[in-house]
Amino acid sequence: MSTKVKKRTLINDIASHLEVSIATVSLVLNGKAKQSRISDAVAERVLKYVEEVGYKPNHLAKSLRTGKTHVIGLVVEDIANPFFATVAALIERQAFERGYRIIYCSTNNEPAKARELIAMFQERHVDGFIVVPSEGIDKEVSDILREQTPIVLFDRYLPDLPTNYVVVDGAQGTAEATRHLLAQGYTNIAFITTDSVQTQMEARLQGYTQVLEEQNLPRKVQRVVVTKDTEPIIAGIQEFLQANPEVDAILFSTNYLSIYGLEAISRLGLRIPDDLAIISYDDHDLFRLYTPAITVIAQPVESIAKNVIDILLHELQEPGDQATAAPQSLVLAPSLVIRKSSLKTAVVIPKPVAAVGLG
Amino acid sequence: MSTKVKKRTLINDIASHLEVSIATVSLVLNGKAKQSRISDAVAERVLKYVEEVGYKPNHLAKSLRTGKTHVIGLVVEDIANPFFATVAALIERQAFERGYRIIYCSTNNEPAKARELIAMFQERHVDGFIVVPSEGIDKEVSDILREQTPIVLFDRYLPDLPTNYVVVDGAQGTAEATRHLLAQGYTNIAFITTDSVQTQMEARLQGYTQVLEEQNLPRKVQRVVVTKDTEPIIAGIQEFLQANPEVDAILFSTNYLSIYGLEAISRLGLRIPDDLAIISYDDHDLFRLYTPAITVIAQPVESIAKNVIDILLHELQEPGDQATAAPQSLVLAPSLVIRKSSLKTAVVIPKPVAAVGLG
DNA sequence: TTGAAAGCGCTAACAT
DNA sequence: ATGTTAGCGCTTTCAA
Repeated sequence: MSTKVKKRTLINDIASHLEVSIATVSLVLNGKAKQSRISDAVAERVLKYVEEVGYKPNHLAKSLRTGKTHVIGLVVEDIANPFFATVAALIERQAFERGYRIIYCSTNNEPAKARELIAMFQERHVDGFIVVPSEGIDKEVSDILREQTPIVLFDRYLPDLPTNYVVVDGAQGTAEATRHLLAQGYTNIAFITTDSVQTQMEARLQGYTQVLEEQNLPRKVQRVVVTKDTEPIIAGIQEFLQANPEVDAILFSTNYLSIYGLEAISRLGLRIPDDLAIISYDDHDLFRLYTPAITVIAQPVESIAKNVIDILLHELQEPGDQATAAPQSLVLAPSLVIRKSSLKTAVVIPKPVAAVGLG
Repeated sequence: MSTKVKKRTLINDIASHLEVSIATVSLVLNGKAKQSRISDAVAERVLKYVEEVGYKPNHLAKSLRTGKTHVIGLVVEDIANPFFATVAALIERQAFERGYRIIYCSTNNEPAKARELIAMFQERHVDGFIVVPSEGIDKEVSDILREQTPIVLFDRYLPDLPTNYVVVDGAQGTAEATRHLLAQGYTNIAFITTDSVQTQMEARLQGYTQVLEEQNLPRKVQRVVVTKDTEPIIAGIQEFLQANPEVDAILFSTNYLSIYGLEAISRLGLRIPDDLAIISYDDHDLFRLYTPAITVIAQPVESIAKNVIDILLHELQEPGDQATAAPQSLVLAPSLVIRKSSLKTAVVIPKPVAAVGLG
């Protein structure tokens, strides 16, 4: 009666067509032919026929049986943020090559969302986690740890939990940026950051603070409350600038704050770097192309991705008990990419030969 | 001997603790208590205990049994492209609210990658597909259609296949942009596009061509080969500009081309809009914040996302045979957001009161 | 009203 | 060397 359209081939079909048992087929397909001493002839016949009919095992059944899904859950703060998008893409590619799939989701730094996503990933039985932890999810992470599911954090870590993590030395980055500004002759350097007190933000703040303390120079830290509505953020930065006219340079602690900052600066009609020098944490298309181009503290995205996935896959493939092994923690170095927004004397770049006369 | 740490609660545990059958528990949990005439008292006891122990059914087992995963596969061109990232995020949110999860992947417009991803999603038994089709995947899409798995395309469609799709009227967008440039007094308008001949690109080209034809004005279309290496793209645009000094305005067919274009223009030291007016397809942080701000043809991202997910969920929940129903196709209107990059006479925007004297 | 039991498609221990 | 079979955890029909 019903018009059955799908008729996937099953392992059963293969076995009966070939007149062997399904165990033989399964063994061959899982590369265990040799160790089960299945004859090469049979193995080859199986492989050939499987290829011929395009048989694909049902992953659901396989996973249900083995308890392994070969899926990794990736929880980032915001996949639309180019930093996270880049790292995610790199991680995905490497995982794919090694037979793992990634499913990713953004928390928007909301602990509730983060908890929900972790729960969802657990329900989906991911084999491992890669997490950019938002505040207040210590409990969920420690649950994962207790269940001995492999996990690697990146960008920041949870100081109270013995997890693997890969982070960047934010303090070193901001310290270097601050020294660069001082060397350029800026003396009133402000630091604009978020209201987060997570490790990566505190480190970035600390690098700035320490250098200025050493020089006995004034610090000026502005913490901006990050809301969904961007207008108050921009307005807040504008107000800060107006209230502190002596400030001659600003270090932004993260890429999106810099973007809001550029908007605020543009609205106030201030010129970069003449009125105000700018350095941002994180690189971005916008910063490269902005006029003037923005100096940034760039994070080593390839290295972050590579190390994260290496650590995770190692645990995934390691039969040993993870709980007993010491967690791995890695601190990578950022690099300062100097562009025009932080140079006191504008550098004159020679025009290309024969500038075209358009218009 | 072994230290078993995980001990998930199973439906069995619930049933035996409550001294009811597992069928009863299952029925209650799936909201079929009423229709199976299970007593309210029992139903309530089940729900209460389930809540208490935090029982979560094993999705793998459930899916294996029901054949439904409640997962939708989303295949986009490039998740790092703000246009796709935004639409994906909106789709994800709406799907989530309705009990579906999204797994997404980027094809980078490589047919092989697209095929691989579709295969992977099929292996994972997604309930439905949302796809931004790259060229050459007609076969895969028609396979999906034949298996009667619901699918919705967006951004572009495959003219030969009767699928649901949601696209934007690119021709209308570029026509309006072209007219705007003409109204501003630009007469030598070039169109820079990719080497793609897919529907969305051809439509954008056509809007431009038609308006200029009507006015008997010269067309100048430059097709840029998009490669992974960005340098040749930028250089190509530079060469085009140098070879065509009479061009006084450019329409870019997509956001990333505009970004390369801005780089080329900046290298040549040309001024926008005095030497060259610029309009981009797609909005972007960069375009809003660039000096001067870039006029864009903006796509209605919210509407795209909403319609895509509505059509898909409708099919997912509709018991009827999809193959017989006519596919839905939707063409939405873009909007021209006029900024300074396309205005012949620079508009003077009054500075905010009391511009601060910094530095 | 509720319970027993038959699978969903696969793997792997145990037979042969 | 290969076949038999007992589950993985759940849903759902059918019987009681």
